[in-house]
Amino acid sequence: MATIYDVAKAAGVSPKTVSRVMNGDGPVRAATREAVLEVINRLGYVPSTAARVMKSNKSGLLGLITGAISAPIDGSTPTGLPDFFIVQGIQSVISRSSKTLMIADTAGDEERIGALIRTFLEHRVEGLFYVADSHREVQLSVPQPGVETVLVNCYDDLGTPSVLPDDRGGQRRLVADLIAKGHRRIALLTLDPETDATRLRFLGYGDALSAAGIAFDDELVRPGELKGGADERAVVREALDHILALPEPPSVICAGNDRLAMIVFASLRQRGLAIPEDIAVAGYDDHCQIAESLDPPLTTVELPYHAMGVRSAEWLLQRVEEAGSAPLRRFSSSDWKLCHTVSPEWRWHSRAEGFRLGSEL
Amino acid sequence: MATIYDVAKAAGVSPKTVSRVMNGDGPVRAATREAVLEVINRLGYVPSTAARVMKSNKSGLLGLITGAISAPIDGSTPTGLPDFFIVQGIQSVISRSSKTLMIADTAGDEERIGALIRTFLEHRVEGLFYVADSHREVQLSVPQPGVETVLVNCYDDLGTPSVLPDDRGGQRRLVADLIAKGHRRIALLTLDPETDATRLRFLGYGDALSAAGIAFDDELVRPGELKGGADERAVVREALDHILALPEPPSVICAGNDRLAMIVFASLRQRGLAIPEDIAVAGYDDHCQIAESLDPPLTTVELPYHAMGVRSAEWLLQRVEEAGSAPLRRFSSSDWKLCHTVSPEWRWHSRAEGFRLGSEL
DNA sequence: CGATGTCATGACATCGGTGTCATAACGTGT
DNA sequence: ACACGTTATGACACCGATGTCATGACATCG
Repeated sequence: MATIYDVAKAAGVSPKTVSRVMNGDGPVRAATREAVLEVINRLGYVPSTAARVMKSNKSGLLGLITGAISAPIDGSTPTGLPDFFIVQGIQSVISRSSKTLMIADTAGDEERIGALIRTFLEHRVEGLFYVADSHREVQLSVPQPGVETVLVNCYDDLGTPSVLPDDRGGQRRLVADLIAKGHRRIALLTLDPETDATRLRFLGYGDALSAAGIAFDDELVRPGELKGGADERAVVREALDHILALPEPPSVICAGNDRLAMIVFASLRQRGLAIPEDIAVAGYDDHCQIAESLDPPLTTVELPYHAMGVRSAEWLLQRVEEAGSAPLRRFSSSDWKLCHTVSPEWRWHSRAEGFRLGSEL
Repeated sequence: MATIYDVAKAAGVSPKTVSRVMNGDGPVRAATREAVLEVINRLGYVPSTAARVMKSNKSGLLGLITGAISAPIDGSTPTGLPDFFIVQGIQSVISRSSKTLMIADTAGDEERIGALIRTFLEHRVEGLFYVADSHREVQLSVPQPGVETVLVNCYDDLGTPSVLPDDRGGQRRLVADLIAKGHRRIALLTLDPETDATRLRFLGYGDALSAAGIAFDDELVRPGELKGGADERAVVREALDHILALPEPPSVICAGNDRLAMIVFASLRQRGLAIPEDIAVAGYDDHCQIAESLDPPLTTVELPYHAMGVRSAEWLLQRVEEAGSAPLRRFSSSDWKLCHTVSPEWRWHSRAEGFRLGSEL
């Protein structure tokens, strides 16, 4: 591949002049410029990032670590699209900037993260995203100052900047809405008990109940998913067995997420129950494909994953640029709360053939 | 960030010795090695790829261009998961190799491809994947020798190596199977008439009919998708209106893909038709989420997208390594047929509750 | 006309590793 | 004691681009 020296020699000028033509720095006579450009085109010269990085010590790279690329998209695993939507949001912002995004996938193996970070450091990335598949605490070993980092959909105990969804608020608003529609007995099928998403959604559920003066009944709260990855359909079936056998059964079931809601749909129908006439179902997360293809369409909460990605990317870009211009100015985590919480948005699937909001609940 | 010189000075050795410790080249006394390693850990030294690339002229990078990351996953667009599965396949192979995969997304804008290739060249990628969202011809401007390229799910007229799915064979086998099950009037809803996928699947449909001695009836073949991106539901409705009003209506409808099949399901049900009792439906492509969540589960053809990704990656890796060892040996496209065709696999959704193959057709 | 300023260009050093070659230290056989 | 092989290490150049400084050619002004 042609170098700047090849171009210089062929054009009969010095390498520095070629550099000036490429970058538009110093003054170059029009005739010289054209001659150089002609040679550049003829030789197909493309400057080497490596050499540029060595001189400037700025790589123009941002690293992103995720499991979203390798994760099955088909809903066959507990984790789903959230991280993917986040990656899309990040991607959309970065692609409009002058930086290049390097995506590294863990391929489902968290052990790999160390090696990926190492590779990124070798490439001298200026910033780093870590996107988790579910809202939870993580422990990342990024002892490298000089690499701005943002945790997305997760956080650590070191005060690393992070962007989180408002799981609690979303569940609260969903349940409050159900209450407003007249429901009093509201069941909750929870997700993996280890994750914060589960804990926060449970709290939001409680918030809405107590705000409406409805007594909390722990018989109505059952796990819809166990951490071992046990057969979900069986777990859901068991939970429904319990809930439906209660002396005062619920009028609506809140599933921990849309995938769970889909299983609930199937399981209820198998029992001969009509949805929403006999019992209503609500979801969480916007797995659009699920929510739209179910019949009736599912009421769900759309967590703003794409927006979280966008916000993380804008934030990181800003910090990388600041770091570039004022290299020594650093924020300690006590300077300000280095955490954005992004509020959920409602998504009412009230599309098609006059389907009316509330008619399914 | 610490450099090899910092380490050398702190350890009281020459940079070259540090290099030897890092790479295990020449002999180093055990005591010296340990002293150097201690300093490396203490300073958090990470070698710079940029410097290494400059010296060796090998970046260890492979570039991948796709629209799969930015494309909506939710089935709201004509293109779907094929490219995503391919990317996963490629990713899985590369992550086990010593190369680093850089993924660049077109963000839906084909114009961007030139710029992305340019960026890759600046990074001196050793190989390049281009993954298309549907089987079709493309026109890529990669006039750079020295960068091994593989087109996946597409091809060009320059003989660039490419990996393609056997769309025709898949449709032929699907239709042959329907015939074996007793169907004689088989309708086909085609995709965007511009793509090769559509043309090849149509040919496969014809292959199966003529092999069984069934006369082709063009009344049974209708577009289920128009290239303008018109409202699909309306297009499908119109096609069904036509097909169902025929004097001799079909006993089964082959939808161009699973998404279309989903719309067909909804549209047939709206007409009060029972599936599969009144009329059967088959899909194409394995959008697992759709195929599994439909009731009854959909019979469909799984194109081997993941396998195509795997094969492309292994192929490219091999060629990159060959190019490295024997830099001047090059194949011209006439040397051998630089095209792999990967055959489809059947995927019968016969899971759960004793659903039996064929019972829905 | 000479001093000064601007424009156009080149020489050279530098960034951080590593390949090549030189060299020093040490042991071994005769 | 000397030639010789092996081991351990360093000096130095180089990869490709660019920042710094120098220089030569002109134009402008007093």
